[in-house]
Amino acid sequence: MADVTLKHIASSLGVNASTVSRALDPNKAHLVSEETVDRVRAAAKQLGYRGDRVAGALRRGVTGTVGVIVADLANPFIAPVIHGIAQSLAPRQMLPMVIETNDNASELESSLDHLLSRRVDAVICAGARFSNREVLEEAGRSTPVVVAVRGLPNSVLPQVLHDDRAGGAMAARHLLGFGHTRLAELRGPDDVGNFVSRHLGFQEACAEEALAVIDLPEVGERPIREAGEHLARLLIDVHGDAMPTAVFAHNDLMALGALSVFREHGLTCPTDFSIVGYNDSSTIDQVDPPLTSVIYPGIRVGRSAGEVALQLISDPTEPAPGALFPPRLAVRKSTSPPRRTHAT
Amino acid sequence: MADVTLKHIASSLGVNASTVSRALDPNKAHLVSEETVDRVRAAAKQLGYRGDRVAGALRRGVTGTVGVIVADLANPFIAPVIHGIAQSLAPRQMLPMVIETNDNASELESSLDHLLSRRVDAVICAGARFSNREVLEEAGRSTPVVVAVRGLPNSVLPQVLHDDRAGGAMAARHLLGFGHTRLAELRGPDDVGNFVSRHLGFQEACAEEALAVIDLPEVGERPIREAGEHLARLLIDVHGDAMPTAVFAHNDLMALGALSVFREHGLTCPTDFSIVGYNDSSTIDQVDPPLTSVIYPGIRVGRSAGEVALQLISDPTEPAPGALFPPRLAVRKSTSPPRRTHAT
DNA sequence: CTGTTAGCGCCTTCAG
DNA sequence: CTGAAGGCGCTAACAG
Repeated sequence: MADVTLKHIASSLGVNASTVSRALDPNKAHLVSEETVDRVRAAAKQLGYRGDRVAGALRRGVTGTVGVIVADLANPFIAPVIHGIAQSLAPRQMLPMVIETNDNASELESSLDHLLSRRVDAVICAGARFSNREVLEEAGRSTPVVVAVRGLPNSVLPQVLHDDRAGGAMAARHLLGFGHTRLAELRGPDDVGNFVSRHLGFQEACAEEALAVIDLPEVGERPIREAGEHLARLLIDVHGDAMPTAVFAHNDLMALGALSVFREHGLTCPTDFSIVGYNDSSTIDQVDPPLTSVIYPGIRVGRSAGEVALQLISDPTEPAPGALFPPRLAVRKSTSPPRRTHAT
Repeated sequence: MADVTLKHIASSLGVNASTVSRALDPNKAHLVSEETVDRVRAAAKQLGYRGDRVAGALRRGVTGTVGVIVADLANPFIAPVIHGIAQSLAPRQMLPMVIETNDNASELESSLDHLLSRRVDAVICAGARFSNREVLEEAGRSTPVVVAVRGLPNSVLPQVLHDDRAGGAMAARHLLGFGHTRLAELRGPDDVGNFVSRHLGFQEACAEEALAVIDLPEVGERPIREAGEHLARLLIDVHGDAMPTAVFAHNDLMALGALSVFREHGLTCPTDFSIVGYNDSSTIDQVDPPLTSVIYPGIRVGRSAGEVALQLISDPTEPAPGALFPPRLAVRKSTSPPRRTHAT
């Protein structure tokens, strides 16, 4: 029954397909006599008519879809963002088309291409690495493109971000406020905007106190738990003799990885070390110990990105606003003052 | 530049659009002289041609999309399922179109309608309630429909599920094995397949030991943390004088909610009570105490659902197989033998 | 091997 | 208020 067309309704009623089309479109129904509208609606219902959005899209040139590029759907942090995007599109009967890049910079280009060949009305890229900037900007010349979540410095594209730099600084000040003087970072990839910003913010805040941050020779390739474990081991190997008392992990997954490695090595949190995570993931308040974490407002970022996309669609000439959401800190048990190093 | 069409290439080369179409389709390129193929490809590349999948979809009658209905994108448990679906579709250049129902039975119908009007090649419903059965089966008569995650008893539709009944039984036997005799359930909605099955499995396993499960007069309206809190309070109010020593929460979110309420009331886990969750969510192994949980293989369920959909698309007449994934139990610290009730 | 023709289903002129 | 005609971009069938 999915193949009932306007023509079928039209011929069943002895009118023209155009009339049916108008009668069924709320914005055009006023052009048709009330009586006809009623007859058409009745027939449509009775025949089980269901408009063909594909045909409509071809004719009108808009598909009612927004492409969404994400690094990795399995990372729980991205779900609220997609949720927010979907929420902002739903009232317009629009749908996100989500595609993953496996956090692989080169896959992004083909994903983008795929979305554009499906004629999405706009693209929201929530999984950019720095090297993707030009490809995205190129696409932006013909289709609205919004950069979200992972920022692209110096890009002309509108960006909807969380203020990761302020977040990094906030983490640092929280730890400094406890009196920590030996701090370290477990960094995410250095070609991804939010991790670079978190790093910058953290370094700056420490520099203000004239404190040098303990340097690790590596960053996490991908911001996942294994990277946290790896970097934690590295920290122990390289600085085991003079471990930091405070650690800023660039996200909660990495923090959890580090936590378990430190624990294996007999270190207790927060007695031996404090740790701050990022994202305030859903159950992170109930881990042991409850993790202090910078709150990432994923839903709001998603919703805002969707709104910017909609605005860009309705008026591509007007420069889009962009948005920057401030961080907040959820303070929990994983951070405390450093244990006093007893002078003999 | 997104508006380069086959015609443009054709006229720039002095050939017919059909020739260009054939040359660019890997399955048809052999019908065209190698030389022409090369010229066409070169021109396509140079002009920045990008095929229009919307037009192609209209012409061919297939869109290369699979509609996916979920209850709630914000529930972290669903992300792996979508990930799995996307994975299975990717090699075919197909994309999932995900739509949320807000776990609202009546919204499902309009979501389904929306997807069908976009002419998805198949629908995977991962968010069904029992009352949606007929609507889905009706849709299944004209479009392939796969029921996933949340089963529909007695439905003719192919179903890709996890064996929740065995999972419920497994939770029960684990607790019974420790010698618990006062067991209770914190149930999810009673019109959602997996919760009903978990309930049945749990009850059956207890009945085998001739043990009655403590009854709560309510189930969770939605399977979220707040429901766990609510039911835990109810348990305390109604059975506070003789609390169960073992609790089976129908998912991890509810378990965490219950855990915090019990804790507020001075009860310690696992000393005062054991608790089992469901899904083995991503950070649940690091909460306090690490939660014993039935493992839900979301990615595999998603991947399998995608594969069944693909098979149904390629041959709608052949009855589709369906799948049932067995549960496993992740045993952690939240379960232990009951504290000996000292006889005076 | 290539061109011609004819739509897929819809919506938007342009005429009445 | 309604009808007729044309075409969005592509591809399949049919000729040559």
